[in-house]
Formats: sequence, C-alpha cells, structure tokens
Amino acid sequence: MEVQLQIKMNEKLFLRNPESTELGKKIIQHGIQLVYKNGFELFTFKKLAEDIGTTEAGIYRYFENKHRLLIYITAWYWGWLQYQVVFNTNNIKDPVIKLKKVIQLLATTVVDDDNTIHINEDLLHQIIITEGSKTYLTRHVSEDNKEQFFKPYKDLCAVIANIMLECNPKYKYPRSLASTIIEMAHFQNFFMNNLPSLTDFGKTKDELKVVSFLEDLVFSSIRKT
Amino acid sequence: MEVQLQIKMNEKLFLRNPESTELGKKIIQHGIQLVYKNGFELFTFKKLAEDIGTTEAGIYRYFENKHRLLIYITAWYWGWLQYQVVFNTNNIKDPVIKLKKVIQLLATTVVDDDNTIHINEDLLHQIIITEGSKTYLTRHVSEDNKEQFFKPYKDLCAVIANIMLECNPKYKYPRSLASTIIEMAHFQNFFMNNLPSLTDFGKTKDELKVVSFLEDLVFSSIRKT
DNA sequence: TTTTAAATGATAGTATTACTTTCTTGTTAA
DNA sequence: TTAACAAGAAAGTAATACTATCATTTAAAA
Repeated sequence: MEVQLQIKMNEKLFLRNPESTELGKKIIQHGIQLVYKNGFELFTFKKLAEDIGTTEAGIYRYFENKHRLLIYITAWYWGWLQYQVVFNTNNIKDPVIKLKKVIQLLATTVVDDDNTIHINEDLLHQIIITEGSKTYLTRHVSEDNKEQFFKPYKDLCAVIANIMLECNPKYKYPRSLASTIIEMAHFQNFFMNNLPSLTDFGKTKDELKVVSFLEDLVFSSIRKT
Repeated sequence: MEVQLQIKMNEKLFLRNPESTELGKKIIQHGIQLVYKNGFELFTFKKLAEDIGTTEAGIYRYFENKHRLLIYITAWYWGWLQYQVVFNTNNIKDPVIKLKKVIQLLATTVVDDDNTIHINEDLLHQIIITEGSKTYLTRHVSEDNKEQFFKPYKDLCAVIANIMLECNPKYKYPRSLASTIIEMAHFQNFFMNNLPSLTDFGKTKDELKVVSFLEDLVFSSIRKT
C-alpha cells in the first residue's frame, strides 16, 4: 500500500503553492539542502536558483523572500512532527509512556519518511535545530503570528501540554514546560555538538543523553505532589 | 564613593578597543539603542554611523562586522550578569536562596546600573532576549568558540551549575539545567509577550510568573532524591 | 616645543544581496 | 484552438556589506 502524506500548509506562506508544480517541489527540496549546507544567513535565492537551474525571479514567484521559505519548511516540519506524535502515541493509554515517546521524537535523529518523497526529514531536523528559532526571533513576529504562521508549532505545543495534563491534571505550567522541552531538545543538541561545556554530555555526544535529561526534567516537574 | 565597573573584554572581538575612545563608547551606546530599535537584521553600520554622526568606515575600524558587535555587547552582558550574580549571592550560605536570586536576576527586568555610564542594561537585556541566541546559531560557531567569544556565557553557566551542585551534589545534569534556565528565562519572556499560547502566563504578562515557573522547574529537578 | 604617530573625517568605489520588471516561449486544461 | 498560466531569459535598481585612499585633527613622546 502506498500512502502519500500531505501536510496542509497555510496559504499565506507562499505566493504560489510549491506542492503544486515540479519547480515548486524542487524549491523545497533544494532549499532544504542549501539551507542545511550554507546556514540561513549565507543562503540566497540566487544560489538556490543556480542549484535548481532556474532563475531568481522564478523562486520569487513562489516565495516573497527567504524568511518566508524558512517559515514554510519549519511549519511543514512541525506539522509533520505533530502527525508523528499523534500516530506514534495512538492507542497508548499510559500518558507517561506517551510523553516518553514525544521526547524521543523531539530529541533523536529523524528517520527519513518514505511517505514524503521530496523532503528529507533528517536534514530538516538539523535545520530546525540551528535555524528554527530564527523564524520567530524577528521584529515582525506579531504580524507573522497574526497570519497564523506559527500555528503548527503552537498546536504541537498544545498537544504535548495536554499529555502532560493527562499525567498530572494539577500541574501548573504545561504549556511552558512543553515549549521548554521542544526548545531544549534542539538547544541541548546544538550545545552538545558545538558548545559542549553548556551541557553534561559533551564528551559522548550521544543524543540519548539529551533524552534522559529531558525525561528527568519533565517527570520531576510533573510528578511532584 | 564612585566605582566605575569595567568588564574585561576578549581582545579578539574588536579591531580597536571601543572602551578606549569617545567614538568607541558611542558605537557601543548607540549600537545598543539601534539594535534594540531595529532588531539585529535591520540594523546596519550605515544607520549606526548616521546616528552617531560619523562614517561607516569609522565603525569598521572598531568592529569587523555587525555580528562581532552583537557578540561584543552580548559577551559584555554575560560578564556583567556574572558579576551581579557573584555580588548578589555573596555571603549567602543557603544555596537554595542563592539559586532563587540567580533566577530572579536572569528573568526579571534589569535595573540600569549607574556604575556603567554609557551602557543601558535594560535595553541590553531586551536585546539578549531577542538576539542573544543569534550570536552562536551560525555556521561559524566553532571558530568563534575557539576564539573564546562565548566564554562569559559558559562561565556564567558554570557558576550557576555549581550552585545547583551545592543544593544537591548528586544531581546529574547541572550544566544542562543551567543553560536551560538561562535560555528559558529569555524564551519564556519572549513567548509570553509575542507568542503567548506557548506559555501559561500570556494573559498577565508578568515576568514574576516566569520566575515561578523556572523555580518550580529547577527545584523539582534538583531536590529529587 | 616640535615631531610624529594615531584617530578621525570625507569621499569614492566594489561585489553581493534582495529584490522588481518586462517580454517571450512553452504547456495545459476548457 | 485558444486563452490562461507557468517558466525562461534578461535587465535593472536600491540597499548592504564591505575596502581603499587621502587629508585633517589630536594627543602623546622626544
């Protein structure tokens, strides 16, 4: 059986739907590769156009600017991850086990999903670690937020917060704890690999240690009576 | 009695020491104001030069580029904050009280320090919240790290981790927990003001709630037996 | 006091970035 | 079969991120 996974994207993120054409899909696919390779600051539409074999103007027909493209692929990732969370925790009754699954999904290397042909989830995961917070750390967060650009992130956060409440309905900070583990799954990974003295697992560089840390953090907070 | 507080800066951060001249001090002072006003992306040396009444080339004699200037003011802030931590926790014996003081220093509005005439710590604090992580989320973290650009951040993290170990010498993740509360002091504040549904205190926008959350997080993690 | 070195000002110039515009050709769905 | 639309090709613009040169002011050393 072949299933093609489609993440429904906010229409305001693009000028022309990149999922609807070959060129559009190439923009996403090569865009991910180039942002991964150069980092967001050194990534340009000119380089992307050369990489694909089209022109700068061609890319601008799909995305207003490179920041919108970054928001697009980030939003896609959060949507995809929420699907993974819902899929992988389905039928699990124990919210503690659910939460452990969530932490594992957040903090460990992503396996490429064959149901999305033109998107490499592992590269995307690396991009989110380094560039993810740049989507909202801008002067125009509020406008972007009004356009609902960050809805997938906020939805995922709400899903995780609800699992936390299942564990302990009296816990006072489910949303903040959820956004904390989402951010820390990435930051501790980044620190471990780049600024190891900011973590306790610089020597091993083992992402399972990040998982242990996050589990310890979450369950000590939630289980308190 | 007048005390002038001087933070010793890494010499490799600048081409000419901005503390050593009037123009240099203006670059720092107005630089902070303009980054605060425009955000780092829209901040340029041209705007800064116009603001000060000098030329672009004049600024380039002090800083290689705007990213170095951002690292400079960020490093200054971490150095200053470490001084505040050491000063404010001096003579306190109970490490729990120390840690609460640290969290308060990290997460609440900074009062302008009269001992540093040309630097507005409150603006600086706001800048660190929005732009701080951009100092290291780059392609060249490792090179910058080799030059010790992030030493003040890492030192502060180590100081906080040590207080945590004073609370519980068996706690396994003091550094990761320290970097977590440093980052979250800023991110939860940013979320509260800009993406409130990622937190549990969007309605009140009260930074004391961030303090409560961080205290709950830290002490549940550390006190566990 | 004179010399000289360093800092600043003034001006110009370059490569790249971040776009916009226009016009033509190729494709596809009514 | 004819429009509508997507894409290619080419050119242009304003701003950014610098570098270079030379003249002038200032300030410390001889």
